[in-house]
Amino acid sequence: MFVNHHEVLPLLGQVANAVSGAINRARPELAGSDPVVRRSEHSDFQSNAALALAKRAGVKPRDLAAELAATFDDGPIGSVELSGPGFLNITVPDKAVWGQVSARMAGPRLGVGTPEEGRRTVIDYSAPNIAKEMHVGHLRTTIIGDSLARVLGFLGAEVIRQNHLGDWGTQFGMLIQYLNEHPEATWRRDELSDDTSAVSALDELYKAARKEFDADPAFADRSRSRVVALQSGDPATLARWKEIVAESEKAFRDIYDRLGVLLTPEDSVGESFYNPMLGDTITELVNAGIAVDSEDALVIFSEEVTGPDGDPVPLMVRKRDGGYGYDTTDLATIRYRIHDLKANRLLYVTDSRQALHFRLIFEAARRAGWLTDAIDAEHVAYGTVLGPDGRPFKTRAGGTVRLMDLLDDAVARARAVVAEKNPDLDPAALDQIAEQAGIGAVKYADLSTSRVKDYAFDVNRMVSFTGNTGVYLQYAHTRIRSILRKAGDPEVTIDPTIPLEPAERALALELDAYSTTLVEVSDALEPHRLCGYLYGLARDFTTFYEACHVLNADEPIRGNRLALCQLTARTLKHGLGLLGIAAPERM
RNA sequence: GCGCUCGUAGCUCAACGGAUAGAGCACUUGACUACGGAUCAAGAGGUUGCAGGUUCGAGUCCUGCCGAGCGCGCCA
Repeated sequence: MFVNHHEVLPLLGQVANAVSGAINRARPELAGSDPVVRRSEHSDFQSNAALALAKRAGVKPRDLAAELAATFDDGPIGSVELSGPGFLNITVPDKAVWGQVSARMAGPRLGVGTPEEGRRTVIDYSAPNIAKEMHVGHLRTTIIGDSLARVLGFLGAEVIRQNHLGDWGTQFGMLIQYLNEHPEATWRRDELSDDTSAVSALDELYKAARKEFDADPAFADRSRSRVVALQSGDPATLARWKEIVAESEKAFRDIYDRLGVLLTPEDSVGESFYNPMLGDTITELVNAGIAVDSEDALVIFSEEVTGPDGDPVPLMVRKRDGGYGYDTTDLATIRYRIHDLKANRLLYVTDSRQALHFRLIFEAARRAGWLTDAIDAEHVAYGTVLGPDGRPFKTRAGGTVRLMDLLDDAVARARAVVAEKNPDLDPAALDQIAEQAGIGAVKYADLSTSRVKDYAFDVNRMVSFTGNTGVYLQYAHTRIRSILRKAGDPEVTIDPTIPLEPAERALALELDAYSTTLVEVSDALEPHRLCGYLYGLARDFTTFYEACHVLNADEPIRGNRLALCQLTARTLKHGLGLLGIAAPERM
């Protein structure tokens, strides 16, 4: 049954309830079966329930369909037609369609409810490394994770964002030692020019340190001692490390601000945060007999997965040298998120190559009794960003693509495209729009393909005004806004007695499906479904726009059409917002 | 060796197990003095990698092949 948490129940849900009611009355023994209601090309909706249930009912599908059709009570259903082997083609009355439109217009939430209410969801995403430049590899996790945080949050989930910074490790010993020995090095943001970031400077210094480490055994020794000092909490070393973390976070924030993601400093919970918990975590795993000694290290052997030699694949809980790696941290992390954060859903938005790692972590957490059936843990995996050659995206020189450079490039292309389209824009407005369009283009391109697949980064296609692009949707929004402005942005009221033109009906039904789409996104954790929906909505609007003139129409038709314009504009803007993309008034 | 993911129009991508597999780009032919040319209408383009199976029904689920990418102890 479609009950629950919908502020405005979509027609699809109302029809589903009606079909369920018919099933209950006609065949009580089949009560509770899926009514199998879908949008349809042949009518407003179709139910395939008769096909699915005929065998259990012991009758021919067509006969069962006829039986159901005769059993509908008064509801949202206007007419029912039997078609093909047993499809029910269901049409809803115009009045009901208008009713949905005005109900959705009435509230700020577009009639979308909060089905995720009561669910506490931890989303782990972005996770750049301290003292390292953010690069193309951080693009997808940051964008996808942020969109999911927005969608789930809007649907009522209590979202806890976790930016699992790479802020710990032996490399910091080397870097700190080098900085101590080279006080003349500039790397703090205040000391740098605007086009250089702290992480960029630190990245260079780290390379220099690495070089010295390899060349000078004395420096290597001092670096190792510095690691020990850091890990044992030596105040001066710790202070320097904290400074590096803080400066790096400034650089990350510059990127986050530009990308328009929700992450804040409070969301930063890096690897170092779990250091004090590693001991207890390990003790618990050892006492439970899950973590065992192997070749002087402490490991957890998988009971499900084997490696190249046919032996079980291990998680490395404690290295032979007594150190801890990311396996240990991730075990402490999942334990913390379950026990302390009390999450009932855990999402890890990382590269699909880490699939095995998370499988092992989840398995271990289950064996340890932390991860129960009441908790949903999911690796939200995504594919690689490819260059034009079909290989992982690199600079022409073969280096890593800095995220800032990639964004600069996209904004520059967007600026050219927008300037050509609208030469009258003043420079300040052009700057702002180019930024919104360029960033939006990158984000939309990333979000609009199914996330498990690799995709090719093609700036020219991203910033195109045609096709399934962010720019197209932003433009669609501005065009509708233009109509509404011209009408004086009136308060509109709908006259539900006016019959719907086919293009109006198609548009209105699509608008009504917004909440259904969002629920799909939150279930499948696939933002590209929202992209596909918005694109379809924009196309439905185009068809409507061609077929039904708005401003020249007579009242009350004009008012009804303005209402469709208004709800379309709001839905587009809202949907883009959930993708983290701006919807400017003009372009 | 084992495992995971992917394979759909020339290209980039869609399609909760549902009717004739859809869009965009590119291509062909037409149309338009309206709300910002966001063009619009028609056409062409497919054995959904191959072969079996489950099902009333399979691009979708299962099995086996083929091809591509990735992963499998002390890096995250």
